[in-house]
Amino acid sequence: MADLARELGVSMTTISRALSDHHSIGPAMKQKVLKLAKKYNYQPNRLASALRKGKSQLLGIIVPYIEGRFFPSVVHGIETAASKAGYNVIICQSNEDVAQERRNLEILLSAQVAGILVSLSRTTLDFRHFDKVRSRGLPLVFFDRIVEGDNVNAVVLDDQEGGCLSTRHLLQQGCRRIAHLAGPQHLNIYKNRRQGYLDALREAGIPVEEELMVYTNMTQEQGTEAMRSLLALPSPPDAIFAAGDYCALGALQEAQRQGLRVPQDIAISGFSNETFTVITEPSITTIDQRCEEMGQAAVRLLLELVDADGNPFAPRQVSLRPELLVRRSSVRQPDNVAASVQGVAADVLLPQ
Amino acid sequence: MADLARELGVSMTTISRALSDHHSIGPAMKQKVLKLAKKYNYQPNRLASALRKGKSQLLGIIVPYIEGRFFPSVVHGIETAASKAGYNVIICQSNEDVAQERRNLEILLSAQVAGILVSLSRTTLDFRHFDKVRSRGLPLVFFDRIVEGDNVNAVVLDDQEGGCLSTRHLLQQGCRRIAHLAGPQHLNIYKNRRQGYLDALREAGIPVEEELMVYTNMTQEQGTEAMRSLLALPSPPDAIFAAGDYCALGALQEAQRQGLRVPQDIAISGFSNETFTVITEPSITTIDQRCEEMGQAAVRLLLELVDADGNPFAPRQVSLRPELLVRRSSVRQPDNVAASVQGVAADVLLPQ
DNA sequence: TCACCAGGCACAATCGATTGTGTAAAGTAA
DNA sequence: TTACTTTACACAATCGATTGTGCCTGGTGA
Repeated sequence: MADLARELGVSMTTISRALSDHHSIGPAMKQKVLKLAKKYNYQPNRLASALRKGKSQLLGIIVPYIEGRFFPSVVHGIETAASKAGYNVIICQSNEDVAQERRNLEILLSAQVAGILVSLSRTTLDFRHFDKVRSRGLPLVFFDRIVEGDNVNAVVLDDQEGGCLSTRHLLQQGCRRIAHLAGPQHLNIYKNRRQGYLDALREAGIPVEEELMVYTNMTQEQGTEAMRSLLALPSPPDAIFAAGDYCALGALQEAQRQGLRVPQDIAISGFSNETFTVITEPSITTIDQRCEEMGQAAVRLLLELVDADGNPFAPRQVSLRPELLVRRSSVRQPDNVAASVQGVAADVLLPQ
Repeated sequence: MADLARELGVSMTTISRALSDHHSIGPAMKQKVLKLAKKYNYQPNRLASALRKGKSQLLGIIVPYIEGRFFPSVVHGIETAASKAGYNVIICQSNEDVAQERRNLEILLSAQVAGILVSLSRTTLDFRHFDKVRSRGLPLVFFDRIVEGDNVNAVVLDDQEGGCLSTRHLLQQGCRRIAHLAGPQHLNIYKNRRQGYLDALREAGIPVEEELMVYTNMTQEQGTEAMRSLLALPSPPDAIFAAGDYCALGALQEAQRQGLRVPQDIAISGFSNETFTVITEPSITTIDQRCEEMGQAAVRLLLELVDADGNPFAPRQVSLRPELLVRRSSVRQPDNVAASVQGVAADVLLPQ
């Protein structure tokens, strides 16, 4: 900047203001500065700028890890949205460890990020380390694994709706004895998926049968076992709604091992849209978690907070509508498919 | 810092030096400063520090995208290694677009990162934008998709070795007519995998038969087609080495459709260790690309450059040894498996 | 003609940490 | 005792950009 100022015979003030389009600089001067800046390929030092302004163009992300299908996709969405808005992201992994999560938080604070996006580690039970962020007035948005309550900003998938969509779809396919492979009920996502299942059954006037709900840890093996026990029932189910794709896969394989045709003899649907669900035979109907949209929504919310700048509005919880992906493992009545796939576009903005 | 200085009645110089363990500060004073810093939970402003020192604790990453299996795993490895060394990473996606790659590079430069890790976009044919990085004396390391030549720092997988390992394994299983589903030969990775295949055959004294090499674009569909044409040969192969897992999957499915038993009638191996290779029936033998190790190796190399600080050594190319993962799709002689899985541990450091 | 206003620009302080140089006090050797 | 090191700390400049305040000039209205 000093070079530009010298060459044009003006002060650095003028250069700075010309580049940031300040009103007190004449249009002629602005042009000259811009042209010279281009000629010298001037790159502002973001550090200096951020130091002075007290705010960088960086967003911090803390995720448990960057692997599997979910988190990378969310991060992809975040980076894309952030970059579009002129921000860059600095990424941290907590490795499911609170202590690491705390350390990451400190690091992001000392890096003077403009805002922080967090998906909690599994071992995070105490949330006080986030108070430090709030007290600094730094925007904070949780996604997927969030702090419960309505005094935080958060973006989640509507798992209950997902469970409901899935179950409704199976009902529309003519299934009446729909089993549910449930996950650990202390985890919200699985509790909500099960609730959606129950909602859909009630809606259809079908009584819930306890023997059709099997609790698993969502692994492929447990899916296999669960299927085995279900098929051994006096009156086995004609459909399975699994709260996870791996579990659904195990169930599918076991059904086929026992000589059942899927979906004719038993329909199957999963949850999460894992990559492999499109390559199995038959492909598995599942629920897409809209990972990228989640990332984008989180950034959008965060940047609103950033722009509000010290005058934060009431915390918001955004709930994304899941998308039902109908594949061959569940289609028994092709004509009814269209009806199942309605209304998957708009996001819901819950009140408060 | 000013607060600490005031409270202790010393200058900020002393505080700064005490915290960075400078020799000109007495041990007594250091203790006092450290204690007070802890008490007030002092967090240094990394921006200010970086501005003054001209170097931040940030590493920049540019990848084509953060999805699929490969890049997220590498990023995972990078973040882990960087964080262990006290660095944080700021991540950018080029979306396979040179222009975006160039923009990302500028951003990282203006963010004053300590070094940059790059995996090239597919559309990058001109590498001049990287000269700017070099001319600033900023450490630069390529990984996976690299600039060819021995005047750059790079970390790659030894694809040729991978092809060789795979083919050798099939030979050890007693296969003699091994077909190869090759990828686009203008891409180095596929060219090298094919070369490894040829090497292993030559090594075993088995003549190469052109009709056993099928060129595909590595999709599942083309794997299926390729298998169909191979099985229609007068003398069909007894094994398939596919240069990619999706392609191998297509081949596997077609073989099974035609009533062949895998691996008894035909053995199959793939490449990349995609997630689905463990859940197919049978599971698919493949080559692991050591994504995390690649990230770690890249960081290690980059940090060496950073520490060398202006006295860069001769550029280095690190070549990672691929790992053969023997699964059921290829095991015909269980006794021979052990022999196939040897020597997968050490990385190779090529000269120069 | 005089006062007032707005436009256009420069001065200098500032963000928070780092570092070369300067300078006392204390310790050592001759 | 004198001279010379060490040790321990302070001063002040510095990194590069931003910004409140102030000054000057040309223009407008009375």
